Amino acid sequence: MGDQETGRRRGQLSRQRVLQAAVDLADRFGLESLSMRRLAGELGVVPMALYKHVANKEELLDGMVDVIVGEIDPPQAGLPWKEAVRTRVLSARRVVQAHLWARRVIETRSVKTGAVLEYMDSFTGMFLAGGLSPDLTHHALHALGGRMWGFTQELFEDPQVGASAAVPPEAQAAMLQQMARRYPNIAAVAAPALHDGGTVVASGCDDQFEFEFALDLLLEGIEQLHRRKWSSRRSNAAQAAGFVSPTGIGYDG
Amino acid sequence: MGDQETGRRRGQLSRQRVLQAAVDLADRFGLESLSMRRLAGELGVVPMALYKHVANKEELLDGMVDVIVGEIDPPQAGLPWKEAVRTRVLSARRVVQAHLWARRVIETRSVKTGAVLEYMDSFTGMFLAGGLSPDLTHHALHALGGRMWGFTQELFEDPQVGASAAVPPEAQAAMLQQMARRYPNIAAVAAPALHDGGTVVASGCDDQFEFEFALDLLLEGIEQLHRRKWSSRRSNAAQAAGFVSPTGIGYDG
DNA sequence: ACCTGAACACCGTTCAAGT
DNA sequence: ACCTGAACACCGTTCAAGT
Repeated sequence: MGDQETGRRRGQLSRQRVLQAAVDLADRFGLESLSMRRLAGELGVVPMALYKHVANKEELLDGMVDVIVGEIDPPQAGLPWKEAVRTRVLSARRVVQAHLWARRVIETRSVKTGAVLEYMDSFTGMFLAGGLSPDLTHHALHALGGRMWGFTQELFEDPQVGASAAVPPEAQAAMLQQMARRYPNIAAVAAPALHDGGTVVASGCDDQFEFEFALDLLLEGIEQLHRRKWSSRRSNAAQAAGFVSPTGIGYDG
Repeated sequence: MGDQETGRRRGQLSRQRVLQAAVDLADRFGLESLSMRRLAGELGVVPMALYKHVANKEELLDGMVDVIVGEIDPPQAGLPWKEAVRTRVLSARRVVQAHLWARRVIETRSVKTGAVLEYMDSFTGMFLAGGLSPDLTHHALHALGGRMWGFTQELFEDPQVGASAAVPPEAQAAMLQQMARRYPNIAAVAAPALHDGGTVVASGCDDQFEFEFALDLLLEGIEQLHRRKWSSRRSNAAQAAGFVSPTGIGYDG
């Protein structure tokens, strides 16, 4: 992070130009047409020239995710948390829909780049600012994760550490501290999970619980709608009658 | 459909053997290690021998999905619809978790095979048997789709028709009728959607609406839990107190 | 030191030559 | 008619030879 955007001349290659060209290529011809060789051809350079700016194809894909994360609107200020989250999730969806390869690529990423962590930190902050507990926020993030992205798992599991085998414990601790400074909201949510039961490695997330959490939210909601004889035909009318969302879903607290 | 399982001798190749070997290979070494050439090697045959049993790699992947769909438990009789659905979704999840490549492959399938349609028909039937309207069932399927599978889209869009450009309308109608006979529950859910607004081609599904439907169910649920000061730490106690699900989620109707 | 052509070890699939 | 080796048009990446 930091050594990008060093192209001097127009026509000169830069990491930014490589990533943008890769995004354009995948947008226009599909992910299966994105090869290092073809990308080089598109940029008018020899294949090996790309390896100056990305270590390999995996890093290219990581960078492409960074590019489109930058296309998600920043949070809108002044809205209640639910509307703010709703708006932002819909913005993320717009981006994912605009790049048909995005879900597939995101799903296969293992390391989270700085740009992705920043987005997740900001997203997490919307719940905390709304007064939700770190605990509920944690589960809410997992439940909505699949909707926003395509991944269902791990908020972060020993992030950025890479091959952690040889990293001494005090260095790991320092790294965690730096993480906490840079991504305070993620840290606030992760800290309790780390304390009870979780090691740093296992990250303290219970996949099965998170899955059932989201599943039960949906099933309970569906049952509610069934009891109320909800119908999608009436949902526009419901919206006109003052409901918040166009789906006409809304329980009276 | 119908011409599988024709292997005569032990050691003879059959579609079934090819598919099972592909599943095993992907399970053991990962999806990126699954190549036609390596699969052939694993089976002790020349690469081109596989093309007698699958048209190409895409069809191989289709078949692999069929294999694991067969691993999902059948519906449990005698349960209320919500418990029945819950149990079956968790069974599907178990299968998907057991085959780490499954989500990725399912997401890239475009044609749905008979086995997948049969599963979806049976799954759909669980809601209808519970008394849910075809309309609500339709949206519920979309909302849960991502949880069960990894796809969010289209329940079915002109299924099995293939290159439909040259198919005469009366043949298409006959095909639809046969579909309805074979998959009555899907048909019951799709019929209303087809009538209002939808052509056969466009399938009458509004992606944006389905997305917002699921999103709103989750957001409303999260808000409810926030109001009640729900915590995951208390959820085991809540379960002991008689709640249905281990997550402790349950609104009092 | 930097750049890059050739080479390596792979792909999925076609096709013509063998039986 | 069936089977299959060689070939085609690709991959991502290494590496040694060039400047």
